[in-house]
Amino acid sequence: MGASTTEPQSAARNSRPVATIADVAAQAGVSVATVSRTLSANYPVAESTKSRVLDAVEKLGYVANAHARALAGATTRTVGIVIADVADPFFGYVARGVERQASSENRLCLIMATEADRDRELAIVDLMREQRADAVILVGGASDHAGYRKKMAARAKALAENGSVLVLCGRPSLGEEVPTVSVNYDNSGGAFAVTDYLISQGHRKILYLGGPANLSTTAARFEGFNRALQARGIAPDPELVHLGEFGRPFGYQRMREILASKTEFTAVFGANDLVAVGAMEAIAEAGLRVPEDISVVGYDNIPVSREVRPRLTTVNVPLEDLGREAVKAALGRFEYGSESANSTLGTHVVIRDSVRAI
Amino acid sequence: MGASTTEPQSAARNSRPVATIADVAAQAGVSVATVSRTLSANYPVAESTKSRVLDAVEKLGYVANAHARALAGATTRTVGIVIADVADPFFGYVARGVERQASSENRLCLIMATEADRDRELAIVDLMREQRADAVILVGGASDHAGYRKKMAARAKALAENGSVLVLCGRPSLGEEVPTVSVNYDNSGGAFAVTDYLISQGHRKILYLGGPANLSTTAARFEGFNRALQARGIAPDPELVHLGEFGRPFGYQRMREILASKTEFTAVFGANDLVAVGAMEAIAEAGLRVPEDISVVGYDNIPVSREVRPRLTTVNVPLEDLGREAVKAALGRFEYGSESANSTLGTHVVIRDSVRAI
DNA sequence: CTGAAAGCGCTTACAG
DNA sequence: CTGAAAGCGCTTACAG
Repeated sequence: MGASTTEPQSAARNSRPVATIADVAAQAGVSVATVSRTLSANYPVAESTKSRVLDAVEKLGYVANAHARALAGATTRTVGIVIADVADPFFGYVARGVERQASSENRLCLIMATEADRDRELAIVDLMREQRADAVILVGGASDHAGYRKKMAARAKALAENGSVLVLCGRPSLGEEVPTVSVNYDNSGGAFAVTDYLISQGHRKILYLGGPANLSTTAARFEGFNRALQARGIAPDPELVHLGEFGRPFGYQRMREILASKTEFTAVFGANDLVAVGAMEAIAEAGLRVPEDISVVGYDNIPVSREVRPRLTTVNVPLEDLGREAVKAALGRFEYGSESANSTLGTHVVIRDSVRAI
Repeated sequence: MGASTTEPQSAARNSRPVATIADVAAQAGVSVATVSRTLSANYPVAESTKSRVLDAVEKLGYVANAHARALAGATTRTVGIVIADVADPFFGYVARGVERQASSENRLCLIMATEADRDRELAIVDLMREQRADAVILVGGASDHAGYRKKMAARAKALAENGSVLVLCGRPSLGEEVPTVSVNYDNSGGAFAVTDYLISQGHRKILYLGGPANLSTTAARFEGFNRALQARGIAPDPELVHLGEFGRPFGYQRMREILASKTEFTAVFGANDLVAVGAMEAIAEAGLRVPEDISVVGYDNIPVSREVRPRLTTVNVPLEDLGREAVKAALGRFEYGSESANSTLGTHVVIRDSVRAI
């Protein structure tokens, strides 16, 4: 006890019980080169030698030091994923896809949450660069801040020069000349489709609710929304646009205010499912019914959209596939700018019970 | 194009544009030792020197190679978290706590999903051992398989000898002599409390639904359930026990079968919220009402329990805190077996609308 | 098929 | 306050 508290941490960390490749070599009576080769299985080794090495490994409980291995030139077998929040279903499902694909390619995942903070995002990319991740995957909407874009572009270049790659998953390109790989989903198309569906059901006064201004996701969805309005000859009404945040609390609160304000509308387009569900709650509290009095649609098709009553009509985003494709694209052979390096997955409307024809 | 496809991958990975500490030193006109010192900020360096180094770093876009740093003896500043599924809210919230605490202690998270597979779990721990993670946190229920326990205990020892630590978060100890840190929640106590609540509302025939046999979480919850029955003098009825899985589909399917079988009961204890919600859906489909005809409780208090109608009465588990505490305990100074190395967070019943007195 | 040795990019005593 | 040098634990040409 006394001893352990007086020892400096570094000494504790470096205590020598850890078996190294040299220990294994000694135990097996071979050179370290031979141990390395039998473990890497990338070079012929005699069967008898191999089994002696493996026995030694087993006996010593040896696992290679990934850092030494990485330093010596091997790949790190690591992919980084940066998301806004681990507990948010949108990111959770994308992360699941990344994790599953990475692990099927025998890689470990590094994960960090930005908490939707631009500077944190930049700092996290640097941390992953330090770790020499084979790829760094940026998930979800991006800030449209110019200084931020420039800084991220610089990191993309550094990563590329390093033999790694920055993957943009569900966010816009950083520019033609910036070496990145993109895996997107048809964000604006989904918004167009669900808005058009609302219009086809007779809705003309549609509230657009939620999503941070200055976020690429908001821009794309709002663009699709407006495009649908325009295609049907409906004039956009600024009074009906309420950007803000992506959470359920925002949807609930803002909807309460709007309901109190007596703004006229027959349907609400929630910028994501969480916002839509929050809005539904406010609507119910106000003594109104969905869809009889007000129709509501969401976006993302996360599980909650199936759980709520009435079940929410929404736009499906292939979240898990997005994650899988991101690592496939990042790790596959490709040329920057080539087709295979940039793909866009489809979205589609999932019709459930929250919209009524009027 | 042609060139890049003929180059071997390793050459691409090791292309030299990456600035090293030597490049920075040259650029700044100082020794590598000085660069290291100013970057680590753990040693006096003249202001003027420092700024020259920092300029060089900026100019070259230098970030230290984490592997070289780790190899040279510094800590890896990395914590590993192993969960069953990233997209499962239970694990998502614990992971959020881990991620937040780790990042506030300036550490990166390694994350991998076991898909509830024992052997995968063991393999993942080895991968994290290779990475020399400062701590490896095992989240959620553990298998009660004896061979598995032995293997995991061996890894705990190896980790400890390495200056790292295995953290058991929401799962039982591996034995007195096995060096681990535990952060638990009062699993059995929560089950006792919510069962007792059901009984206090007049329920006597309570169905226990879901959760894999052979999983520590199931064992703890079922034990609390039985203890509550016993405390009130209610004989346990094997007919009313339906173990199985943790997902919503299981809750739905099995409840359908049970409803069709005409088993008699007035309440159901869902082994977790997902199971409870699935059961509620089957009940509704059968034309029965919750709580008028059947009362239902869940466990975990994940968001869906608030989303469903009626809102689900459940047991709160401090998921995010569990994650935070796990990294605090792992990274704090402690002696194995000491109090601070082993804590248990409280659980409590959250009463909502899914239980009726009879 | 096997070994000796260089080198990966850092950190940290050891000397000034 | 600064530098030269050893060493961390691997992998990989280079020689047999």
